[in-house]
Amino acid sequence: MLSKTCEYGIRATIFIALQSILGKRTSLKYISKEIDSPEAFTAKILQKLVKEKIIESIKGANGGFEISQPKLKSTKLSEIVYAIDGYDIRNRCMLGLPHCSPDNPCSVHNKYKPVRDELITLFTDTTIEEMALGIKDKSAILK
Amino acid sequence: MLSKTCEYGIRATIFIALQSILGKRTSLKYISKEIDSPEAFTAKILQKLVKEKIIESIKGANGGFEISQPKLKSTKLSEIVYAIDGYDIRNRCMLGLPHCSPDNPCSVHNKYKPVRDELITLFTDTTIEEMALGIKDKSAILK
DNA sequence: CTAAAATCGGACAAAATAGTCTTAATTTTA
DNA sequence: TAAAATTAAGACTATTTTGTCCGATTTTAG
Repeated sequence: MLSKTCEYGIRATIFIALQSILGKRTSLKYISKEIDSPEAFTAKILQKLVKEKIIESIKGANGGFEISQPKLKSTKLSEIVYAIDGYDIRNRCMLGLPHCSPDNPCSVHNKYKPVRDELITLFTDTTIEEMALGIKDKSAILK
Repeated sequence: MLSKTCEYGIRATIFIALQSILGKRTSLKYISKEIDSPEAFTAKILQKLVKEKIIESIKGANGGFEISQPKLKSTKLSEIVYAIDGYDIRNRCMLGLPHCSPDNPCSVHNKYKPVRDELITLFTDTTIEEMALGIKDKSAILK
């Protein structure tokens, strides 16, 4: 479904969001410990999320990663997914057919499309803040 | 979502089913041409499906692959998916958390689980015959 | 000013997935 | 019975994904 890169990216973003809600800036080392991900690999993913302006980085001692309050509320899960895994998931055929579409459906298109659409709705409806608050109030886990 | 191996496997099975409905046995060469897949790789996948008793193979000249009439109706898409990609998809967490469950949910579990359950229902409800008939009546494509 | 604490960027390495090739085994047909 | 047509099996290769390493850069604190 999602690449591991994307999974780590979402988990890292949720954790940075949580810390930002708590008024803290957090470091790569702490992030990868708290989301149980390889540190060097996570660094690469965070670089990408910084370039895509989903998170912010501050260099130097006392540096780290954070997310501004407005962005916590406005950024959707979909933005992380698309930034890392691309937009392909929105149209991808379950059987891998390159030209599958409503006009030219594969054998499962009509059953699969509604499920896929719900998934896209999930992505575009879910905010980073919402996911982080689940961690904050301990109703959800992150590793 | 599904591995390429699995996509090829499903497409090959649909094509073999179509030919079986038409009363024909079909060869690897023809299958891979008709579903637009690499021949040698497809051979490997078909071997697996034979071992799993989803399709039947007949060796020698005039040999090939076929599916019996009863199996066309009784075999579900889920059996192909599980044979090739395994059962993991049924419980897999969207964020890749190994212990994510209803009791221990990740930040998106409650939104994702219903979608995942629909997908599983799609798999277990869809028969091979049903998929092949879409090709037969030209309401669906296979490559 | 300098040392320490961080991120950044590019090259490299390992593992998983996708795909090929060659030879053997089996069956049909001329 | 020999040749041709076909699948089976295993070793090999290629590509993609996942992950590491190291040196450069930036910033803070002492």
